[in-house]
This record gives sequence, C-alpha cells and structure tokens, in this order.
Amino acid sequence: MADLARELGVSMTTVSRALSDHHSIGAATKQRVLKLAKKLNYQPNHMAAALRRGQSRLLGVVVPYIEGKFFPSVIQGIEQAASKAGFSVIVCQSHEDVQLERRNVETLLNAQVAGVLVSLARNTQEFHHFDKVRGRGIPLVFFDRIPAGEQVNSVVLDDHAGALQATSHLLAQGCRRVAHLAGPQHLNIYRHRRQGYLDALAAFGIAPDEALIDYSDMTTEDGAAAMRRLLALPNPVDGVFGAGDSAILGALQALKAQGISIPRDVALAGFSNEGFTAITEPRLTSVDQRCEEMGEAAVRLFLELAAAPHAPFAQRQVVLQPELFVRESSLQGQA
Amino acid sequence: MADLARELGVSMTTVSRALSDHHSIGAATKQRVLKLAKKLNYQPNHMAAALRRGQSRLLGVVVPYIEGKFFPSVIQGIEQAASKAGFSVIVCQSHEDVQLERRNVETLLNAQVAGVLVSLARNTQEFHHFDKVRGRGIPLVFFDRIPAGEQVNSVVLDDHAGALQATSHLLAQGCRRVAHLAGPQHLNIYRHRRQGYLDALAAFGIAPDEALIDYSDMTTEDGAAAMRRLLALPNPVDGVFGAGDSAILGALQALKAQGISIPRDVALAGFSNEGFTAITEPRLTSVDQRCEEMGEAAVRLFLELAAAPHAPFAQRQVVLQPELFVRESSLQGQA
DNA sequence: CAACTACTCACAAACGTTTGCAGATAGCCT
DNA sequence: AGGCTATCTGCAAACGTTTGTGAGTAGTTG
Repeated sequence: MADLARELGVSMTTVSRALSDHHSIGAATKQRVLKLAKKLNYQPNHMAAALRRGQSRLLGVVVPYIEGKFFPSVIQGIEQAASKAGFSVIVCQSHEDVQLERRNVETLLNAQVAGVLVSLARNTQEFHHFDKVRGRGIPLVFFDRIPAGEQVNSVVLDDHAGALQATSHLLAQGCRRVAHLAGPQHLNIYRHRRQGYLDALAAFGIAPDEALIDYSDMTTEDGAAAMRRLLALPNPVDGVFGAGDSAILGALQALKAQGISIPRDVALAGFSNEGFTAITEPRLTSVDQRCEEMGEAAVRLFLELAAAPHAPFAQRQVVLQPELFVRESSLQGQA
Repeated sequence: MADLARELGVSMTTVSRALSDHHSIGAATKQRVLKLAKKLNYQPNHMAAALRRGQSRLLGVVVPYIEGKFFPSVIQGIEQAASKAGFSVIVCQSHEDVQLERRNVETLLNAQVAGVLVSLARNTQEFHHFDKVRGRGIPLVFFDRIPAGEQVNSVVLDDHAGALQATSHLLAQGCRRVAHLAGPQHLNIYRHRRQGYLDALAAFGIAPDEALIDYSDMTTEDGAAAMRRLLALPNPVDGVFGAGDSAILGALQALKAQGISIPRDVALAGFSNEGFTAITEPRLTSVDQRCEEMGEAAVRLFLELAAAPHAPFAQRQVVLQPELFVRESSLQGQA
C-alpha cells in the first residue's frame, strides 16, 4: 500500500480510503488508485485490516458431521450466501461431542471470526461455551439443532409440520397402526417430529400407543432392530414414520428380510430426503428439509445481526417449511 | 497480554516468550505466566500474531464438492491431522468450475492461509492460478485430482492398482467380456483407472475392445445409458467395471429394469466404496479409496513443506494403496 | 468580504503480537 | 578481582491496515 501511495504522490490514508470507497475521496483519485492497484497487483492484507478493526471476514460454522446429505447441503447454502457477502467460511465438525464442540468454538474465536453458526452436537445439553461468543459481541446463530429452552437466534425447519404431513400421508393411504421411530428427545428436532406424529394421529382420531414409538439414536441398525421388535407385537403395524431416513432404511431391510411387502403390508416414510431414498427398492417417501435454504437463511440472519450494532435482546427465529416427497414406499395404490 | 504483564510485574516480552515456551525464560516465570493466563482466561489474538510473523494457522482446502462420501471423509482426515498440529481448516468448493476454483484460491490467499490443499475441478486444464501460491512461498499440495504433466507435491491413490484389482477380480470370477465405464480422460484418476482395467485384461490374455469402453461424466444417468448401450451389443457383456460408483449404480438399475440377473448374467464392480454400495440389491463390490488416510497424508506433506524453509525443487509424491471390498454384485458363487 | 458548507486529503495513533538487540544478574574460572 | 559464560528480562520497532482529527482549498451564501 505504501508503494501505491508513493507512486501516486498521495498518502496511505487516501489509498486506503479510495480502496474502501470512502465518501471523502474524489472520484478521480479513486479511479487512479484503483487502476494502479490493479496494475501493481496489490493484494490487501486482510489480517492487518482484521486486526485493526477487530473483525475478520471469516464466518465460523460448527456442525456435528458432514456426511450424508443434510449438512453438506446446508454448508453449501452457507458458502454461497457468505461468499456473496464477501465472507469466507470455516467449517468445524463436533463429531457429536460436546467436548469437541467446545474446542471448536474456541478455535473459531481465536480465528477472530465475525460470526458463528452452530448446529448442536447430540449430547450438548449445556450451553455456557457459547456465552463467550455473545460476550464478545459476535453474532451467534443456531440452525436445525438448537438449544432447548433458550432464547437464541435460530433457523429451523418446521419439523412438526413435516412429521404431521408425512404421518397424515400414511394415514390417508389407509394405514391404521402407524409406528414411529423417534430420536433422542432432548433434541428439538426429534421432539417436534414426534409431536407432529402424535398430532397427525389425533387428527385422524387414532389413540396414540407408546408401544408403537421406538426411541433410539436412529442409525440403520437401530431402525432394523426397532422394526423387528414392532413386527413381533401381537397387533401388526401397517405403517412406520421414521424421524430419520437411516432408521427407515434399517426398517426397510428388516421388513424385506422377513419377506414382508412394502408398501402393501407396511408403508414407510422417513425424514431428510437423503440421497439413498431414491435408490432403495421400493424408493422411500421422505420429508425434504430445505437444506440450502437453511444455510442461506442462517447467513442472512447473521448479516442482519452484524449490521444492527449490538442488537437488542429480541432474538430472531426463522422457520422453514418442509416438503414431503412421496415415493413408492408409501403408495398403497401400487403395492 | 498487557494485563498479564502488569499483574505479574514483568514486560510483555516476557509474557509473550513464556507463552510460546521460549528458551530464554525461566521455568518459574513460565509457570507463573501460564497460571495467570489461565486464571484471567487470556485469549491470544491470532490475527495479531499472524500479522506480525506473516503467517496464520489456517489451512486452505479446495475441493470440487462435498457431497457423497469421498471428499467429506478426506476433509475429515485433514481436519483431524490439522487440528492436531494446531491448524484450523477452511474449506472451499469449486463446484467443478475452474472459474470458481480461481476465486477460491484468491480468497484463501487473502485469508493469509499457511498452506493450500487442492483437488482439481473437472475442467481445470490450466494451472496458472496456483503460481501465486507458490510465488508467495506457501506450501501447495494436490490430492486425488492432480495437474497432468506438472511436477507437484501430491497425495494420490494408486488408482491403477485399484482398477487392476477390481477388474482382475471380475475376470477371476469367470467374466470374459468385461466392459469399462470410464470418466474424463484428462483427469489423472480416470486415466489410471482405465489403464488398470486394460492391464488386467492383458494379464488374463484378453484383447481389449474399445466398443466395451464407455466414456462419460460418470453420473448415475450416464451409467444407465451406457449399460443400455452395452446390452444392445451383439456380443453380450458379462461384467462391468465402473470408474465410479454412481455410474455403476446406474448400470445396476438399467440391468434390473431389463430383468437381467446380477451377478449371474452380469457382474459389477465400482470405485469409491460409496455409502450406498451397501444398500443396493445386490450390494456393490467397490474399491475403497482410503479417504481419511489421504487427508492425513496431505496435511503431513504440508507440514513437512512448511518445516523445510523454502524447499528444494524436488516435489514429493505420496501414493496410497486402495482396498477392494468384494460384495454380492460380483460373486459368481452365490448368483 | 466574511462566514459557511462541501469536498479533499494527510498526520499519526492505534490494533495485539513477535523479536533483535542490549542490559542486567548471577555463577564460575583463572 | 576481573573477565567470562549462562541465564534471564526489557525496550522498542516492526507487521499492514483503518480512522479520528484537523487543515487546506474552492464554491456558495448573507
């Protein structure tokens, strides 16, 4: 930058201001500076700028993991929106571990990120490690998996609506004994999906039966085990709504292993619209989560928070509407 | 840091040196500093440090995309190794677009990364955008998809060996007319896989037939189309080795659509060991790519380069050995 | 003509570290 | 005692920006 200033016979101040389009620099000067900057291939040192203003153009993201479809897609949305706003994204995985989540947050703070976007680890039940973030006045946005019982800025899917829709669909297809593969209930998403399931039953005038709800960590193996248990019940089930696609995949495999026809004997519907839902046989009905939109929304929210100088106490919430993708695993018509 | 110094009645110099374990600081002083630092919850400002020494603790990664299994797993490996060495990772996607890849590299340089790890976009055939990285003396490591005909630091899978192994396996199972679904040949990985296929044929004394090699972008749809074409040939194929799992999935679907038995009539083997290979029916034989190892190796290489002050011209190469996962899609025994 | 506005620019002090150099203390040898 | 080394510590100058303050010039107004 000093070179630029010397070459043009102006001060560094002017150069700096010209580059950042400050109002107090003449249009002519700006042009000259910009042109020379390009010519000399000037590369601004973001660190110095960040140091000076105490804020970088980095956006920190913490997710439980990046396999499957959901988180990569969300990150995709985040990156897109972020780069549009001139931010770079730095991604950390908590591997479903609070401990690591804490470390990740530290790392991000040390990297002087301008904002932090988080989707909680499965076993995070305590949220003090985020106080530091707020304490430094850094915008904090949760998405998908958000802290229970806390007022936070968040972007979530309307899990309740998705579950309601999926379950209603099964019931509309004629199912009468619909089971539910439920996830850990301390996570908002799984709690809401369960409630959606229950409310759908209620809407159809069917009494809920706790024996038909299976709680697990929702792995494929969990789903298969649950299905086997459900099949052993005296009163047969004729439909299963799973709070995750992996579990439903397990159920599918268990059913096929016993030669039970899908969807004729048992209809299936899952949640997440994972890639593999389109390659199982039959293909799986599932609730799509608007992944990219969620990422974009999270960034938008961050930008708003960053713009409002030390925002008020009011925390903002964004709720996205899911969409049910109906496939053969739940279509009674073509058993 | 000033607080620490004042509190302890020493200079900032001492504090800085104590924290970075400099040899000229007494053990007692170090202890005192460290203890107070913990007590006051001192958070070093990495930006300032980075600015001063012209180097951050950030590692930049550019990948084509982060869906599927391969890249997330590699990133996983990178993160693990990097965080062990005290580095944070910042991930960018090129979306298979040189243009974006170029921008990503710029972004990373502006973020003052300490190193750059790259897997090329599909259409990158020209590599000048990496000159800047080298120009600044920043370690540059390519992995998996590396520049053709350039001397670079790289970590790759032995794709040739993997393809050789997979094809040999098909031949050993009794296949005699084995087709190959090939990817874009300007990418090292696909070129090597094709060569491995050819060499396996040669080893079994089978003459290659260009009509049995299908070139495409390896999507599921491409694979299905290729399979349909192969089935229409006068002389039937009895095995297919695909340079990617998605394409083989397409082939699988096309075969089943025509009621052809797998592996009895046609055996299949793919590449990447994607997650879905275990849920198709029959499950798909595939070559595993040692994803995490690749990430770790890339970071190790980076660290070595960073340690060697302005390394010599010799570029280092790391080659990992793949592993064939045999599943039902290629086991003639249990047709 | 004086006073005011609008515009343009430069000085220099930050931001929070690291580090070359030099100063200080103590112990040891001759 | 003097000189040496070894060990420890502080001063102050960097690193490359941003920005508050103030000064200068021109144009406009009363």
